[in-house]
Amino acid sequence: MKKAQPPTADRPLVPAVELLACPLLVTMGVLGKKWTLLILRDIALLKINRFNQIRRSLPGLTSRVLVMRLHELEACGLIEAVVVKESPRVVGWVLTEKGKDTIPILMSIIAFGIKWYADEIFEDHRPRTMSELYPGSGCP
Amino acid sequence: MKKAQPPTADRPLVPAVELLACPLLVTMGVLGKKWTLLILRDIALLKINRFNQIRRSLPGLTSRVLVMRLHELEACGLIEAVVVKESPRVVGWVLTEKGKDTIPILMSIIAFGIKWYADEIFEDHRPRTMSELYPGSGCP
DNA sequence: CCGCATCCAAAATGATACTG
DNA sequence: CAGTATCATTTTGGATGCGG
Repeated sequence: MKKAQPPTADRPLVPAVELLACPLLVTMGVLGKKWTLLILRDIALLKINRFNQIRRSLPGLTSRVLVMRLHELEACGLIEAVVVKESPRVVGWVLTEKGKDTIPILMSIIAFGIKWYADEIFEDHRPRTMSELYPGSGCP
Repeated sequence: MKKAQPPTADRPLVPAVELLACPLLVTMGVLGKKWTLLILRDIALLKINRFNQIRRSLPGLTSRVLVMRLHELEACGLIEAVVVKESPRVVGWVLTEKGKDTIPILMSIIAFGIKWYADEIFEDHRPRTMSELYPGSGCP
């Protein structure tokens, strides 16, 4: 019987099932482009879901790239457009079920950031944990 | 007294402490470039830690970009070079403590991939959970 | 104002060859 | 084996404009 391995042991993490492709490689093909995860942050966590609101929330992101990313995310089934008003057309972007499953990814990145980049993030420069930063939000 | 919010409620996730910068934005500045997370996958999970091994494991990644990424990761304190042999110089790349803290990020991305891209990843096209794929590895 | 297209410049990445 | 050097290609940034 095999012993369980601690995650950082000095040997590779071997899957129990053969992989045709690397899950990380495949997923990064979808989420790995510049701005993608930050746009998802807006929609998923900040509830900023309109075109120009997203653009304003992310200095440096241009209309051109934002249109591309939104349509890529839509094509991948992570977000969908909800028509708020016709003529002039105004749409709000919301997460699909698949899109909601990216939230743990966003959270794990935030958890890393507040631990290691506290200096840039918090006025008191003190690292924090997710449950400190978001108490009562269901974090572990 | 405030009620705890489910993570996907229709309102923004508000931090308990004011943020000078967005943790996601800051972290993506380090991890957000093309190939970075895949290189970390090699070092952190597959224990592929030598220059040409990494390059061979990631078709499309060139020497040029790999050198840049390794030195960026080193400069950010995520990895460090262990000299295996001098002249010709051979180094192995290993995670620092900070680098080890990116493993949950890698894992959350893998978890997303094996759920939503099972078609490309598994021969039987069946989505899986982390504990199915890596039983006895300490996954929830 | 809103979502988005167009044009051009700049930056990032890819291909190939080469070096100690 | 671990990188450099050079050049081609792709991706992104910045400005502007346009129909609704």
